[in-house]
Amino acid sequence: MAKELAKSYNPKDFEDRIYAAWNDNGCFRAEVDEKKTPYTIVIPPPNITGQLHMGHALDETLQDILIRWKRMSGYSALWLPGTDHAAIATEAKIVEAMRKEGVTKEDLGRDGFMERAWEWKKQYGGRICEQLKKLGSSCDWSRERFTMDEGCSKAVKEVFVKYYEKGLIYRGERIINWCPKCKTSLSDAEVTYEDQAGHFWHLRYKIKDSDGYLELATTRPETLLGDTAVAVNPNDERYKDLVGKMVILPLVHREIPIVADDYVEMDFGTGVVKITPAHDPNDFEVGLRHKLPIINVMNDDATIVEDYPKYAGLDRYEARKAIVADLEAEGALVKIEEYSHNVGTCYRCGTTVEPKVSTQWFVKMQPLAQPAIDAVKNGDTKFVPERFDKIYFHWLENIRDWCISRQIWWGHQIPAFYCDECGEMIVTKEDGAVCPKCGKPMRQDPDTLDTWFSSALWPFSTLGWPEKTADLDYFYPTNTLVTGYDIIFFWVIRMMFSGLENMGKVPFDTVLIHGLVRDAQGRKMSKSLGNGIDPLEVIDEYGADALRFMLATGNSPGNDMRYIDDKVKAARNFANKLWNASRFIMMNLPEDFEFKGLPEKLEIEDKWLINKFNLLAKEVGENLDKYELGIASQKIYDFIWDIYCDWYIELTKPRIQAGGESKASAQAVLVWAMQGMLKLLHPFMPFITEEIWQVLTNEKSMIILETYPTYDSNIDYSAEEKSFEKIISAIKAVRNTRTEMNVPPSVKAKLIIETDEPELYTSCAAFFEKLASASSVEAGASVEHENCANAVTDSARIFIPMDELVDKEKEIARLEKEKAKVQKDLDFLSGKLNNPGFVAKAPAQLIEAEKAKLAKAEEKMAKIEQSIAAFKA
RNA sequence: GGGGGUUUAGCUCAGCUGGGAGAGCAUCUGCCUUACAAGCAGAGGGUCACAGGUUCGAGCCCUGUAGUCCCCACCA
Repeated sequence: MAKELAKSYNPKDFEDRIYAAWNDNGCFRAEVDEKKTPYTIVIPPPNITGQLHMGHALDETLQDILIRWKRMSGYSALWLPGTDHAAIATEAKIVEAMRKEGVTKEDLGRDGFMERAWEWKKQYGGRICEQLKKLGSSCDWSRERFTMDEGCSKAVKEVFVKYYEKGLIYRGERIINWCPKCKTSLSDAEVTYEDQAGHFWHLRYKIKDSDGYLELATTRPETLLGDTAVAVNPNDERYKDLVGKMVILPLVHREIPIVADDYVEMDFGTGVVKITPAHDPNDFEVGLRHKLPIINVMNDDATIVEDYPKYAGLDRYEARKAIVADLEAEGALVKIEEYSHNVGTCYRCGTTVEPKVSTQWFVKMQPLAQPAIDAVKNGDTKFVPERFDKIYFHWLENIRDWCISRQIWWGHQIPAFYCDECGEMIVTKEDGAVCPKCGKPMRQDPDTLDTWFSSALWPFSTLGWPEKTADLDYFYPTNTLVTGYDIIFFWVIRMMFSGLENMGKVPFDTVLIHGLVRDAQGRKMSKSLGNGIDPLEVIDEYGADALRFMLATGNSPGNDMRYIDDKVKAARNFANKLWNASRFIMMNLPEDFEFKGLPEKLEIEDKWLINKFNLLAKEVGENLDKYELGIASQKIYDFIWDIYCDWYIELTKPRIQAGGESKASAQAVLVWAMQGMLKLLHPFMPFITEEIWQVLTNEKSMIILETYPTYDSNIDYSAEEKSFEKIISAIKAVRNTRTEMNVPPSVKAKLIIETDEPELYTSCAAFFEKLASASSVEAGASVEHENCANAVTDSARIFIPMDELVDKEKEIARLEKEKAKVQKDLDFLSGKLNNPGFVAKAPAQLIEAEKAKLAKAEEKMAKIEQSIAAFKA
């Protein structure tokens, strides 16, 4: 029993059913198939915060469009699926789950915890996969991998050990960014700087063995406890004699040296800087150069250490207040200025980071960065749009070593082992290492790896690396990475150098960068503002197709876009239009209709449509090749709505009413074009196109498995297309004239057409009757016309007998207006063609086109003048 | 302090390697024409931020200016 299309478009009625059908029939499967070209997209599903947001929806939509298009074009197309890449975000969920179950990390122990956490993670990951399915994601979920799974853990260890053995990973004491709330180190990329209002405290330190003071300014007076020097510029005449002397640190009354260092800028502040190597990255560097001691004054939670009993346990900001008060009491505070400065904050929790000296693991970036730079310079990998390569180069050229150890307890544990007996340290892939020196069991480093360390391996770890798998061989290097510009540093760059280092090849050839989805006011969608829009709610209201179409249309790569409800509504209306057009062609089809290709005998309007469709397929293919998804979708939209619905369907109505052979051929062309349009549109609007396809083809096939239309060089009806355009402009001209005369469509009128091609016009009489309210059509090389309104095109004068409705003066005025317009054209075109520079230098093709335009304008002008003269006579 | 984006119709934005400015929404007019009022047919509306330059020709390329947004950067 064949299905029928519901009377009204309601995506909820079929989206779930269709998704299930695709899934059950294995339509998403990508296999190693030597007969096909692989096409691989790298983009993991979003993190596991449990909530799909608009940014994910955009990622997913663009990538799914590409996948579906390639798959329909005969590629073996794979989306590397999986879940992870934001372990930290997961952490919150895990903590929540632990609380619910009343377990603590200590109850479970690390291993037990990891096992449990993994379960939770899969659970939350699974939830987001369900959400993605609502969007029509054609991911082969059966291949889904978690970066925490065995295979990926193996890859992580493999890489870590390899890097360590090559000297690319080292462990050392450095100053790193520390989040006192997350209690973990952060990489440079994880720190966001923001301008904060603060103060500038001017302090004076007494110079030893002198009555003098040295005045300096600081934004962080509490770090004074850890000062181990005061620095001035070596060229600063004011302080030249003081270098080498000592000053007395207020409050703690420690003697610290005055050192000279280029880092200090003479004209900023007083030209004197207090040096706190333990709590400022620059001061740390200065400290290294001058071999200054490092005095840590803060605990992991940014409270003051016990060494300073008066402030011990106070939070850094509390301590600041207390210390400022004490400085004032001691007379060391000179003045306080308002000051706004850049403060580093944790990109996850927003807490101000605290620079901290500690032992961490680092990846040496210099040797890894160069091949990654070269790969983009060579064009092995290219950014779309291109401008993002500048950002990429800049980052890589100024890269610093990557701090990869994290003190959170969730993630891949660092495969380094310590012997508590003899102090030996080894790095190994094996679990449960035994000390090679003293044979005692070793303790694994409790730190975990930066989540981006494992994510960086995604393009090959998900394909089975380090094993030599058929998948890896076939699908790597992958083709396209789709992602937002906000994670170029986090992820793209790290995949690049990791791929080059471990696989010897770039991980992907193209990086398609998109912008952010902002709210209607152009603000970033964020939880704190509460302006986020839930894609699932949008899908619920308008359907997944509408959301996808909106996300793909009307925005260009790399640029931000706004989420505007009206835009989704417009996309939904488009879907509705397509739905109704399908209903129209199907309601007229005979029960036993079977599409057997285009009919032998084609009418001129059929050829017009077929030619236009052929060109559309060509252009869409070209646009998709260039990742111009928005332009491609716009062209399909225009064709379906304007060409197919507003013109072609209307043109077929007389034939359908007439019945017989003409009806049958019209229906065949209608179905042919509809099938083509559905296929072209399918990547953008997968659900509705599949639903209509199923009904149209009596469920004989699935559109997802059809072949994407391309340009057919055997079709060339450009002559017929051109001819028929004349009819269209004539219809438009008549409509225009009638509207200007306020003639309602119900009032029919005869059309008398003066033209060189009377047969063309008379053969199209039915169209004038249907679309231009004509009662009858008469055409000839010269015709009788009395009391007629005039409609003029470049190939015809059309007279509409209106008797008393025709006002001679008004007709003349209207024609004069038209004449002025054409005159402008004539001036422009002849001006151009009379310009010797243009004729000499412009391409011949263009000159011919301009000449043709001029000829048409001249034709039209002559006809208008004739009409005006007739009225004036 | 560097770098980049952006500035086009009332609003939100397209505009492919330079060849007479486009869409959606909004506005105005007329239509329930048997697929669709989530629609149909018409209409109005733009010195393409500003100033120079290159070119036969510039929204598009070059230089500068201004507004706006973002990224990067160790000025205490």
